[in-house]
Amino acid sequence: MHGRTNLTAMRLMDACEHLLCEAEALEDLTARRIAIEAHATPSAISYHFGSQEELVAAVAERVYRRLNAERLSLLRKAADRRAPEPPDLDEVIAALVGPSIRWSLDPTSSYPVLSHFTSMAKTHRERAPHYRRIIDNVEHHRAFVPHLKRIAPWLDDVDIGWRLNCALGIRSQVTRSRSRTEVLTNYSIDLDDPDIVIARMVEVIAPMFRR
Amino acid sequence: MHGRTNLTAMRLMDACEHLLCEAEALEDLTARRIAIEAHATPSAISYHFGSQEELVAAVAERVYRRLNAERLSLLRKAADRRAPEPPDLDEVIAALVGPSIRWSLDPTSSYPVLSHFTSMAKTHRERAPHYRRIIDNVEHHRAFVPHLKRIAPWLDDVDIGWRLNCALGIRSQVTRSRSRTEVLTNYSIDLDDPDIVIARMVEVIAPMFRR
DNA sequence: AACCGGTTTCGAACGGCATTCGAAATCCGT
DNA sequence: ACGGATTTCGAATGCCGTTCGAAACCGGTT
Repeated sequence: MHGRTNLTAMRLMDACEHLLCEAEALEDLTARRIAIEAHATPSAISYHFGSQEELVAAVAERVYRRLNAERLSLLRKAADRRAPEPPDLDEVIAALVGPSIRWSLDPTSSYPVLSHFTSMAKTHRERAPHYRRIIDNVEHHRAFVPHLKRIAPWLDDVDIGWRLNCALGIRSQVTRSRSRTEVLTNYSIDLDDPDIVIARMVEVIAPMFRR
Repeated sequence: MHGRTNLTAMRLMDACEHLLCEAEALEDLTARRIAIEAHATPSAISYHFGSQEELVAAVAERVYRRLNAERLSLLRKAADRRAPEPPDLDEVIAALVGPSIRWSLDPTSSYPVLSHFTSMAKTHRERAPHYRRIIDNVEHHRAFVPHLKRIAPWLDDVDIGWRLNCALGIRSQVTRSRSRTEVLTNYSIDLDDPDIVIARMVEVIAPMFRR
């Protein structure tokens, strides 16, 4: 009962993910549309997930897992390349922000799910625990701390965490407030080229970790 | 007809602003609740503003004007203090991010209006022009460019604009993703003290503008 | 005072939404 | 082939924002 390993539960998640990617606005996502695309009825959503919110949360968690895996894989690669020396700072920063940048520019990726999800968390009751649990999950970011500490040993854990958080803020601004970024930079940066964007981000984040 | 200088139109805006501040989630804001608080009926919203969206946009614009005025006043003060020398970098950064930080920590301020508004812009049709117009209005940020250019003359306009944008991203992260910030910094920074937070932000933003 | 066109307010609709719930249908171990 | 548990369905519920025609209100003119 209420299992999400069920076949139609899977189809509902896939349909929800697909609709979240296509939809330019969140109001385009309705229980009826999800149900139709999954060849089911709206009540199936309530039955398998409890509510539409929780279905979206389940989908977002799945996408987050994929993104985080990519991040951690890049971090490991950066660490291995220089071991036993500390990894290259630019490479670590690129591992942190690169996957998000690349996903946000790749029209076939599921990045819209994540941006829609975070704004959805503010639309609905914040007391809903399943939302905060996913958003506040920063364990994968914690993995960056020891490596950055080896690069900048004069910073303590709080300093590192603070700078990590700031780097994430910069990334969010670029991926989520694209038009603002365009205007402020006079449309002179090719924001469609992930490599250029990542290089620009390294340019401002790296100094935070230097003396 | 359809005037927003009307008395009940004013009361609707005040009620909407108040509800947006009290509401912990956006779904708590309904046309009927706004109407009741303003001693009017839901149809009055459509009549005076066209739709609930546009009412919220009008309220957000009003609040933005107040915040921007405070920012620009601080910038002018920083410039005047050192004139004709270039202003102090730390002071300029504090003028940029300080008002947002202080508002977000002041329970009597209308800051929630702004954070709710930006996530609302993503919930509704992005093609709605009155939303983008407000969010993408970065003229007041442009005022910072010439001052920062005097401080860091080796950076061109694009570099300055990019760094400005990054600074805004850091500010958003701190004001809007508080719980993430708390966890990443091990709860070791007093995020309720605006002076401490602003100093921490200056600490990471200032190096972007140094050689 | 009575009138009147323009402006504002109101209340009863309308369609759409997520969700609930009891009944039907399906599945699977016996 | 049966029977209990699981899953699907469809009608009903209560909210939502918005629309619309009628009522109320207003200030200036007879």
